[in-house]
Amino acid sequence: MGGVRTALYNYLYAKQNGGDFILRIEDTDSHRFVPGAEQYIIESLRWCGIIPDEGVDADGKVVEVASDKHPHAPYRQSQRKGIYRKYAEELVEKGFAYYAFDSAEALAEARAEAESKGQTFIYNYESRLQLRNSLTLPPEEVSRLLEQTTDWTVRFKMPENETVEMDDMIRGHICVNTSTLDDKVLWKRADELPTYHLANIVDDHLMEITEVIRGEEWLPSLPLHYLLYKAFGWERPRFAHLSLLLKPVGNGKLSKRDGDKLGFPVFPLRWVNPEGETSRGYREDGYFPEAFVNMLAMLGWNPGTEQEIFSMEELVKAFSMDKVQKAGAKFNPEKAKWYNREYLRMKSDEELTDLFVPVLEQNGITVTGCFKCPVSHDFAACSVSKNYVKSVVELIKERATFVADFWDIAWYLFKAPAEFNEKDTAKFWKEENIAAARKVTDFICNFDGPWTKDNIESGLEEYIRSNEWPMGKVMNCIRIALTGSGSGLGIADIVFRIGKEEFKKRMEVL
RNA sequence: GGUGGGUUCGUAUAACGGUUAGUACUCAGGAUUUUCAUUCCUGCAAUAGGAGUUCGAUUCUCCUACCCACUACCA
Repeated sequence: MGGVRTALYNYLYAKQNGGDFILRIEDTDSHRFVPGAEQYIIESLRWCGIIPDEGVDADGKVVEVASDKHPHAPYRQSQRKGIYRKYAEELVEKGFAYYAFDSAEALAEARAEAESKGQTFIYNYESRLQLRNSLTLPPEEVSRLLEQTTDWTVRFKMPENETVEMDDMIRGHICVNTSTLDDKVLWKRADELPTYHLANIVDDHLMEITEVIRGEEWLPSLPLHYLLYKAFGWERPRFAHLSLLLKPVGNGKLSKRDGDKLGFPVFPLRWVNPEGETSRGYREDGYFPEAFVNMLAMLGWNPGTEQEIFSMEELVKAFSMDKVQKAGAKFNPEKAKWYNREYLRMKSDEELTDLFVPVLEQNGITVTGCFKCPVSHDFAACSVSKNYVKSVVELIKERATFVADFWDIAWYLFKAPAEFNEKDTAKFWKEENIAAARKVTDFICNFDGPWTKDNIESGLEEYIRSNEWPMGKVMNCIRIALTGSGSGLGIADIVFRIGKEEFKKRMEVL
């Protein structure tokens, strides 16, 4: 969710300013490769309607949606492997970086030692002169190690006691003293891959990125990125650091576990990790992508007006970086549902009908015909016409949050109840009510006016009142016979749809 | 521990330094209804604490508290 929101804000900003939204895959950590993850990201963005102008397609090809060309390909950093080394070396030559030969074990040891003394080991201006690197080793030793060993790295030489003045589009002016920062690894000889910091700066420069909108977790490395742009002598993009999405209860950022625990998805699409663990997705839970995107947009941003429902086009127009909230936003699953309800109501009955048909079929109901065919049903054969489904959808769409709710709300408009709620029958199936209900059955079966819901409703009411029967009790007595339960849709709505014959049949239980 | 960021009803948020601090979700109550739901109405509920600047501070400054992130040859 957090990743989608970040992508969304990038997309909105780019589109609003006539820019291109570029999808670059930052896969420089060979140890953390997750099969399927890249494709998952692309599919998720596509489902949300966040379509890159340039980037990697699901099958690994370059996408050319809006751009005629793809001047920045390839878009996967693992495929750009060859280009980073010379930039790392350029920094060494200019004196902004150096070669470090410390083994992972030696560094781990140094860390453990510092920790045992209650301190923190930090590779910086103080410690670097006690470590094995091109600043401390004789030049011939350095060239020998460079050629004959493969576990060295290039580290940035973080200056001592300098103030880096930075600007963030959301947070304004920020300054940091470089003495508190460390000598970050920029490039690793072992796999000949850069780390995030180098790859990001080099690629953003090469790809002509003008705005970097990313998560707050990157704010602490912003000074390093500023310094890198300066070292290369490149114009830097503008930066915006988005606050994190927080879990609904308690403190801390939203994590996969929260969704499992509290019963809502944290992934846009269902995700099955390589260990076979499944995380539910908004798509599979029945959310509309427009609702999901709208909800996400409003988490940490507001339009400055009271409008809450926005299409993607409206978001592109209304979005503005200075309305983005600085503080982290706690995610509220209830509001997500509210958004889906709103979008469900905005959908046409035809569209909802088409979405409902598969659900009906899963429940053993056959749907026949088209929207031009007449309304019909054959309950014995578990078959109904499409327009019958539509008339049900019209009736119940206001009561549902998801299309899947339709079945729970109105299943008895497709088949007769097989069980009757015990509590409700005990309460309403009393002799006097049943006697009245039987009379009502006769009344309906002999009903000869035009068969409309309104006629049935008023006829029914008039008939019951004129006999001075208790309206609620008689109605519920009938409702249980029709639906199996004492609560649900209006009797006239049900009777109108299922028809005289089915009505009579269901009333036989009384 | 260090560095950086943050703090308005339970949640998301609004408020040129001047408002009875608004709205939405949730929740509670009521109206409508043949039940349930919908709809409508009403209500509950907040400027973290303390100094300072100012005629006046949610808004500006400082301190404290709390929360978050970072502190990897991860992104």
